[in-house]
Amino acid sequence: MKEGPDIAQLGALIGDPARANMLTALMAGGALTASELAAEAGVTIQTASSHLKKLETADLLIQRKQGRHRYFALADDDVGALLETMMGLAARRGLTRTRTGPKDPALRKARVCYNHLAGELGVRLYDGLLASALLSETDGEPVLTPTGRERMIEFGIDIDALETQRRPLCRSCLDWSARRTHLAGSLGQSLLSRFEDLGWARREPASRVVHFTARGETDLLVTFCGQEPGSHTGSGA
Amino acid sequence: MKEGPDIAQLGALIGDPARANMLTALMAGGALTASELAAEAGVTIQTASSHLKKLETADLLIQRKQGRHRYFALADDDVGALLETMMGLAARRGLTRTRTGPKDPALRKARVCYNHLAGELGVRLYDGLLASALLSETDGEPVLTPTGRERMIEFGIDIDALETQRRPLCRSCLDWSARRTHLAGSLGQSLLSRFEDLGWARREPASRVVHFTARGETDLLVTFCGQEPGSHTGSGA
DNA sequence: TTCATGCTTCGACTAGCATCGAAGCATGAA
DNA sequence: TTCATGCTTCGATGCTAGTCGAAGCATGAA
Repeated sequence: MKEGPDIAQLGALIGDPARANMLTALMAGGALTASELAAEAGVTIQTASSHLKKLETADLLIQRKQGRHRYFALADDDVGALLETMMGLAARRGLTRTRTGPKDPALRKARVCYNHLAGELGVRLYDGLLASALLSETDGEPVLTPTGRERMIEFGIDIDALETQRRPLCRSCLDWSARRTHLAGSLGQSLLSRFEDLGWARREPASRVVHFTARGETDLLVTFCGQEPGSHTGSGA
Repeated sequence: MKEGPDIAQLGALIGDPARANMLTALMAGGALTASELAAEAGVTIQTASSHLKKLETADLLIQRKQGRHRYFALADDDVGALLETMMGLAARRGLTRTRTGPKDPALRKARVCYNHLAGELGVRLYDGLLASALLSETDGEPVLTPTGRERMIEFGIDIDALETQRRPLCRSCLDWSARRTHLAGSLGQSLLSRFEDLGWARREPASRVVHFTARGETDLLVTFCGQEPGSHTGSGA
């Protein structure tokens, strides 16, 4: 017997690691280009194109052409709901043993997601902002608190300028680890730029890796995550 | 990148046609043996054993040993819920094009499911019993009506004896087509036996095919499905 | 036009996995 | 014990599908 009932097709579509990575990357709700999804999935752009075609044919994704980019997004909430159901069930079982995300340690530590900081440091930053009440979550969406607003301005972020944009200031973005979030939105983007301007971090060309200097990492943790200065990195702040 | 997030494993498990067939067969809620599941999936028993091991390792199925049989069932309601979600989504998309179930026409027409009649004739019988109000559905479970009870006794079924058993008299069983049901339970079993005793049908050895004679098929449809005698089969009843 | 970018299509390669035959193991019956 | 049944494990085969290189196509910029 070769052909099976419809759930087999659906399962097979989600069952490929590359496609599953793309789908989880899109669970944040935003639309991503084919290139970005390829990077998220860790495959070349040709391979990604093939996968995206299949997902679109099955009506799991929709495509929106914009200039020379093609943005992909989940077709509707049903797809997102199914993915959440599957993630919940998989998490409740022992199925979380295989390492998720990039195998490259540098990629796991800090990388660019779209235009903002992701990876372990991205998650720690987000958690730190929450813990120090610079950010609060209402209805699962991150909101900058008045204190947070002041601190961001002190840090050199032009919040007023960002708020005039149509883009949301804060947005949460589901990380590779798939159960942790990091900060996206225009604030997320500006923070990463600011880290680079301050010399804390440097983006590796033609890659998604973000290299933090030892000093930069310490400063980041001290500034936003309430860590005491003079920790293991040695070069005290 | 070879390993993906957990939903990929889950999807891949459900994504194989043989495994998907087994899971849908178990959605009726009952427990089936490895051999029965192999027949449902249309694979040999060795292949089925391999699949069952994987499903059990992933905690999608549980195994209960009983004598020299091993009964398999869905691990819990979460698994069933996920399968239903997937079936719903798959049905809403165009994903229902591939033929479900056995490719063998004889198997599609009439076969043994566990111990009762399945296939097209099984579904027609169930629909006919409902249409002639011999059976009614309350909360999705079939119940024999008083009229139905009389007719079954007339037909030669010892309803009183069946009712003393612990087994339920009527149960619905999800068919291959996965969106139609047929009659299981002790009544379903007794009806199949009675069909054989009357010479209407004959079970093919070492197979799940049930051969109905032309006369037997007509009699079945006339008796329970309200069909007029003297239809296309020629040998009028 | 010419060039650059973003994506798709084609073709070939390869890895993984489903599949089944044969043998092995366990349970129950005689 | 011996035999039969139900299922698992091992080994080998074959096929599907994911993958990437290279070329083709479309859009936008200069």
